Parts: sequence; structure tokens; C-alpha cells
Amino acid sequence: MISSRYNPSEIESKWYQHWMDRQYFHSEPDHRESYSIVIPPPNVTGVLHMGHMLNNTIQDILIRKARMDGKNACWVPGTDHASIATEAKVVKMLREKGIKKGDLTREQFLEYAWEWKEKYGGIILEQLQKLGASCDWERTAFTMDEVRSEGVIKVFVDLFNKGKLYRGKRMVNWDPEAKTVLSNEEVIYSMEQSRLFHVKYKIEGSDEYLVVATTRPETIPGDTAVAVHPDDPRYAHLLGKHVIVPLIGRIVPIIMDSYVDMEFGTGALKVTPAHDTNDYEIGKRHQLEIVDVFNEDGTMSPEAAIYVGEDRFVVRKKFAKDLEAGGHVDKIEDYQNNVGRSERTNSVVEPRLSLQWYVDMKALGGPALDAVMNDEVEFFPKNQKNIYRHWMENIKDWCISRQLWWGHRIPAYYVGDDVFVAESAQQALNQAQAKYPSISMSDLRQDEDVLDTWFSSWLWPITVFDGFKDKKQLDYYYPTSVLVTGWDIIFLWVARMVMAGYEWEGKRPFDHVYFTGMVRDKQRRKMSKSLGNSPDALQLIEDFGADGVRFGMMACSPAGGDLLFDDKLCEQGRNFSNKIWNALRLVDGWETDPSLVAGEADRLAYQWMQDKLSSLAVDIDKNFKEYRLSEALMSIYTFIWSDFCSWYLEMVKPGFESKIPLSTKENTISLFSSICSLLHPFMPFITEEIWHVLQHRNNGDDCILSHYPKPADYSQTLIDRVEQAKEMITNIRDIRNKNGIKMMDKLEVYIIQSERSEALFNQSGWKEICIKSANLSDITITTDENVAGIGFISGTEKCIVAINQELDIDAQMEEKTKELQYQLGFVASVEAKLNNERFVSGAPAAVVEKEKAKLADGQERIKILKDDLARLEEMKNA
RNA sequence: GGGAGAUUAGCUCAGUUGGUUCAGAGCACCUCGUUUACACCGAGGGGGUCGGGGGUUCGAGCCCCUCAUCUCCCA
Repeated sequence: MISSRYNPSEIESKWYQHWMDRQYFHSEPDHRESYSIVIPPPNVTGVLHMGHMLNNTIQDILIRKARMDGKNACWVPGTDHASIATEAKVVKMLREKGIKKGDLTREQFLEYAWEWKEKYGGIILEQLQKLGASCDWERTAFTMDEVRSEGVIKVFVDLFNKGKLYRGKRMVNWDPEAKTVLSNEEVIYSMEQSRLFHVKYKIEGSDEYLVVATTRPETIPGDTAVAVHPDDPRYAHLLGKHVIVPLIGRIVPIIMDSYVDMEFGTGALKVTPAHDTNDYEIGKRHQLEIVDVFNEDGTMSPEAAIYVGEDRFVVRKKFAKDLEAGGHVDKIEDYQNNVGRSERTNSVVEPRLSLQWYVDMKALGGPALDAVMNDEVEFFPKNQKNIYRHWMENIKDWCISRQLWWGHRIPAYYVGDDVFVAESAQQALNQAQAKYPSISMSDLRQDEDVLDTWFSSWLWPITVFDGFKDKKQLDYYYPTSVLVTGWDIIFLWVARMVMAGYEWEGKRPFDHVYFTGMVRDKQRRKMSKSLGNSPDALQLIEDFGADGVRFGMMACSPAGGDLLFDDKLCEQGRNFSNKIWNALRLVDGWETDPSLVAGEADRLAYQWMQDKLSSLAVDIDKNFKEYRLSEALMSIYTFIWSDFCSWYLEMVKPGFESKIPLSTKENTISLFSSICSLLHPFMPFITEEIWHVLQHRNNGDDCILSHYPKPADYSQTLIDRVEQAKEMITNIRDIRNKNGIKMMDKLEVYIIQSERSEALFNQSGWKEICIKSANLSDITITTDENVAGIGFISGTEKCIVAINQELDIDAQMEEKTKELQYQLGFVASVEAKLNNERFVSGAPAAVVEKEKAKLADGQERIKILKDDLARLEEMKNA
């Protein structure tokens, strides 16, 4: 006996293993059309979170659907090495062991790092398997493995040789804790409480002071000018004068620069070119001296000459005191300002001048912008195109060096100030010797830095197919079919992949990009570790089953829109699983009798289901083409729960202790199998299980490889007729409800004779379905409009439920009157439209025809209602 | 400060070139129900001036203007 509850856990592991054993996920190039997806490689340090679940569920749905459509589906999994995050984890682990990074050589450190990666780096991939991800695990890639690394180095050398890569001194976002440069995207800004110091700078040779407002007094030793706006009348007289930097005593010029905001603070700005991006620009314009007062770890440098070696925040407090003690403070205000912190270390980011490697993005951007604008790479949803264009048109060079050890070490070799870039040290040496014949390997010094992780990720669609070495796989799978990712990394990753695709393959990396939304909690907050509002992904799978969670993720996740996650959605998924499971129990329990012949009702019900299925397949096909997966799923949900379970199964279900005709059971199993196929991409486990419980299957006949139901022709007339039967049945049930008539009591129903009611009756099986589902003794066509009972309208048919018991006539009259009012209003509005000369002449003929039909229908209903009311009135008076 | 998007039922959202009885779905809610697939259920039901105002049109949830509120991106 099958359990009345669906228990996912055993079933899920069983089928995942089965699929793996049969190598269904594995793909090799062949004669079929390819459908490929590369996974956005999760961070190797990561564990599965809600964002991954959403993103990977979507990819799995697409890849399973493609597989069932007969394409050669290939989903390549993998992870990225996440320089900063991983190095931070390894450093932390070492610290716990009592080892300091500084005590290790680069090689020793990397050994530990690899050890760590081998041990923990696969966790997230295993978790994806729990979710049901049908990745080709034989292709699992890692951004730092040999194939991927070779590609990265080749590309670096290639860009250098093409002159699209350079080394330059720029203002960067510096993380003093990780001691590395950060990209803009790795800096998180938020408003923080701080203090605005109004500091007095004495004007040289005068008793006058110039008051400057700053939140960062610790940078005062780096001041090399004070700037005011050239149009500011308050300071016009100071042109050409100098001020004395407080506590430091340095004499610096007062300069005029229109960058200064006259409204802000005192309208005077201290200029510290080494420690602020804008100040740096001002410094360049006025040829100011650059004094770098910080070390790489955020302590004061020897150039600061004061508090050397102490931390910038400690010094801020000391400076505040010293300034006050020295009488240099005019006033101190509480102030809110926007502070940038490192995404990884949460350390306050320090703008810093440093020598870094850059990619010349203007040299790469052209084809990448065009490709998206003309839909060669198509975005879903479309509105992301604008954002993309805006960024591409204002693109800045990409700083790719990172002061870390974990990553691809930059293949640049120095001899003094000369740089030689080559794929190997030997090649670099050869280059160097061409210039300096006498040098040897020991004179070459390789760049200490590694490359930004994105510098390997942007090659992902090429390198996972080993595309820089061997084009065989690449030619088949590239361009990939679709990329599924969050819009938050559109610049960081998507745009750069497009650039790389055109730069090295001359082709787009993917046909489509499907942007998912962010997963947020019910209060619309982003899921984050610090808020603790992110549910444990594996626990969810435990609680609701992978299928339940997948349903939950998809049920309310419009393309590009945010997903407000709620356990309730997974619960709904679990309930849905249970519903299907119990439908299986019902069908499975049917005993057949070969001597029974299926009735007309069974045949009509089956025909109706087939037509509905075809119609559904048309919708699903359309929805998939537009990546409206949520809608596709919901239409399947309604089909299964409502059409199949609530209507179809009830129509054909045998009575108590009765058997079912063989053909009806077979037809039902066939429908149920199609349903499994339909739902399989969304809920793979339960569908595979049911597929096999429904009937014996030959080896290899698995749901995962079944044909996805294709759009097909169907009879809308037949569907409409059954819909009208449903409407009539619902009406009768409502009448039972309102009049306290038990479902068990059989009723007799009359339909007033008309052309349309005749058509319904002539539909084979129609009458039988009504009788069974509404539990009627009979349903007949009559010309006698005065049958005693309760009248109702179905479509435009007047129907009467014959009833002998006492009825609440007033309640009925009230209801009919209300309905009549509505219909009168409706007809009036249609008449107004049709009487409007401009409507009749201006609107398309089809629209006018429809209005006329509406009018006729409405008038018909009004007539029925009026008759009914008159009849009720008579009954009341009788 | 510049740009983008949004505002439809209590909640989350559909609504595809303006035209069916078009104001919809799911969840939540209310009433009834333990009839042998399922209470993780069944049957039925109520609920919205489509953010406010103005305009174009024979006709506006949809197009235009304006105001309000919110979100995001860039600086």
C-alpha cells in the first residue's frame, strides 16, 4: 500500500543516483543540436544559499526541458577560486592553528590553500546535487585548475602584446586589512555616524584663519593645499596666499578650483591628493605635491612624520585631541556620511595611489555593446539593456591586479624597471636576454600580485570547453544557449564575458541572458548572513523536499523581479507534491474489468483532457520562449490540481467497490505520464517516481528522457462545451450549498430548449458528465419554463433545478434582482457603444460584431431573469 | 546631483500592438463538509474608483502630461 503522504528523501536520493548511474547528465558532441549552459561558478568557499537555489533551479529547468526536447543538453558545473574570500578563510584557519601568514613563504601558503580547497571546495557542488541539478559532473571545472589557468595566462599575454593592457599608477580602493586593491563592486557604501571637524588653518603672514571642514583629521599630514571656489566672494582676497597646516607646520598654497562646493561646510576644502580621488584630480590640475601618509595596513607612514606606525582610527582620535588642545578647532558637528567598506573584510576602504595592472576597456567594449543593443545577445528582461548600455558607454579601465597570493600570479617579469610579459619564466627570460644578454633567471623578478578573480571568470564560457587549446568541444557547445545570473553582476561578469567572447572567439558567449531577481525576505530585505534572515537551504530541502523547494522558488519568481521568499511557498510546493502523490494512489488502486466498456462520459473526459493538454503545451512553449518559467509552472499547477485532479479524475472515477474499464485506466495512465513529463523539469524527483509506479517501464524508459509534450492542435469548441458543463455543475453545487441540500441527494435538472442547449446535448458524453459530477438523477431538455424549482443561468442557457422542499423565495429574488441590475447596466453600456456612430464606423468590424454578440447575450439573460422573477413573484403570492 | 523602474484584491504578482461578460491568478480570508486518493483535503463564496489629478480616443489598467510615494543604479 502506498503511503498517503509523499516522503521525498529516499525517493530523491534513489533517482539522483539512478540518473548518475545511467550518465544521463553527461554530454558529448554528436549530430544533435546542442543546448549548453555554463554555471555561474559559485565561490569555492561558499555554501548553498537562497540565491544559488533560485539560480540553479532555473538552469536545471531549462536544461532538463532541452534534454526532453531532444537536444544534446550540457550543463557545465564548477567553482571559482574567489581570491579575497578564500585567502581570508585560509588566513583565518592558519591563525587558529597559530600560524601567521607572514611567517610562510608564498609556496607554503599556497600548499595550505590548496589543501583547504580540496577539503571544503566541493561542498557547494554536493549541495547542488541535493537540489537535483543535472550538471555534467564529469566536466566540473575550477578557475584555478590547469586548463583554466593556462587560458588566463595566455589572455593576459595576448592583451599585453596587443597593447590593451598596461601598468599604471592610479587611485584605487584599498582594503587595509586584506592589503589589497578592491574593485568598485566590492565596496559597500552606507551612511555612518561620524563627526565633522571644523579646523582652523592659519593664513601665513596674517592673524586670519581659514576654516576647513573635514571628517578625516588624520589625513591632515597629507594636506598639500587648501582649495576654495573661484567665485566665492568670502575667499577672493586669499588668492595667492598660503596657509600653515595645523600641527604639521607645512606651508601650502590656497588654490581656486571650481570642484569645491561653496555650500558644503565652510566652502573651503583641504586637499590631500594621496588619499582622496577628487583631491587627486585637483592635485593633478594644480601640480600639487603628493604626500602619502598611510602604510598599506592603514597605519601612519614615515611621510606622515607623526604617530608613525599607529592605526588611522586611533590617530583620528589623537589628532582630534591635539587639534583641540592647540586651539585649532573652530567647532565639531555630528555628521552622517557615506562610508565605503570592504565587502569581504568590512574594513573601511582607503583611497590609495598605487601601481596596478589595468585592462583598456575602451579597446574591448565596442563589439560587446553592439551585440547587446542589436539583440545578438538577447537580454531577459529587456530593460537590462539600458543599464548595460549606460555602463558600457561610461566604461572605465579595469584594475586587475590584487595583492594576494591565492590566484593566478601575474606573468610579468621585471628586470629593474623593465617589464617582460610571457607565458613562462623561460620565455620572459628569452625576451629579457634580447635586451640584456648577460642576465640569468635569477635576475628576473616575477610580479608578486595575482589577477582579479573575474579575470578568470570572464573567460569561463571559453575555458570550460578548453577553448584556448582545443576547439573541438568549443565548436560544438559555443556560443552557449543561455546564461542565468543575477543582475547585480551584469558589469562585473556578464559584460566582461561578452567582451572576452568577441575578443578571442569573435562570437557572443551566449545567445540569451536570463537575469534573475534577488532573493529577499518577506520584509523585502536582502538575504544576508549578518541579518540572519536567510533560511538554511539544506534544511528547507529536508523539510519540504527538493521538489517542494524548487516549486517554492519558482512559484513566485518573475523574470528579473525580486523574489520575496517565504516558507509558505515551499509548503505550497510540498502540498502540491502530496496532491499529485494521492492522485497516483487513486489511479494505482483502480481495479480493471476487461468486460467493462468505457462510457461516453469517460471518452469525452479523456478527449477533453487531451485537448486541454495540447492547449497547455502551446502556452508552455510560449512561456519558455520568453523565460516566463513562473507562469509556465503555475499553468501546469492549475492543470494538474484543478483540471486533472478535481475534474477529470472525478469524472472517470468508479463508484464504491466498482471496477473501471481497462481503456479508461490506460488512458488515465497515459495522461498521467504526460503530466509527469510536463512537470518533470520543475519537479524532477516526484515525477520520475510516479512515472515508474504508474506502469512497468523498460530499461532506459525514464521520465527524464521522455518527450516533452509539444504544442498541438486542439478543438476549442470541445473545450468550451466541457467548460460549460463545469459551469453548470458548479451552479448546481452552489444551489445545494445555499439551500442546505446534501451532496448525496440526487437532483433533477431541466434545461430550457434552445439551439445551443441542443448542441450541448448532442455532444456525446456531455449529459453523462453533468449527471455524474453534480449527482443528478437526470438532466433533460424541456420547453416547459414553469418547472417548480430554482432557476439559474449557465452561459445563456436557462436551467432549473427541480426541488420539492420549502425554499427561501425572498433570498432568491434578491439574488436575481441584483443580477438583473448588473445585466441591465451591462447591456446599457453595450448599447451606448453600438449607438455611437463613431464607434461603429471607427472600430474594426470584428470588434463591432463582438459587441453585438455581447448585446444579444445580455438581452437573453435579462429576459431569463425577468421571467424567473415573475415566476418567483407568483410563487410568493400563491 | 544624474539616470532607470515601479505603484493593480489583505500579501506576492500577471495583465503581451488600446477593444469579448475584463479588472485576473496564487496565497490569505469566510461558509459548509470528515462521501473509501488526498484535512499537506473537498465544495462554494466574498474582496479592488487599477497611487492622485488632467489629457488624447468612439473606447484607457494599458498611450501622453503632471503630482505623490517607493525602489534600484551611477556619481
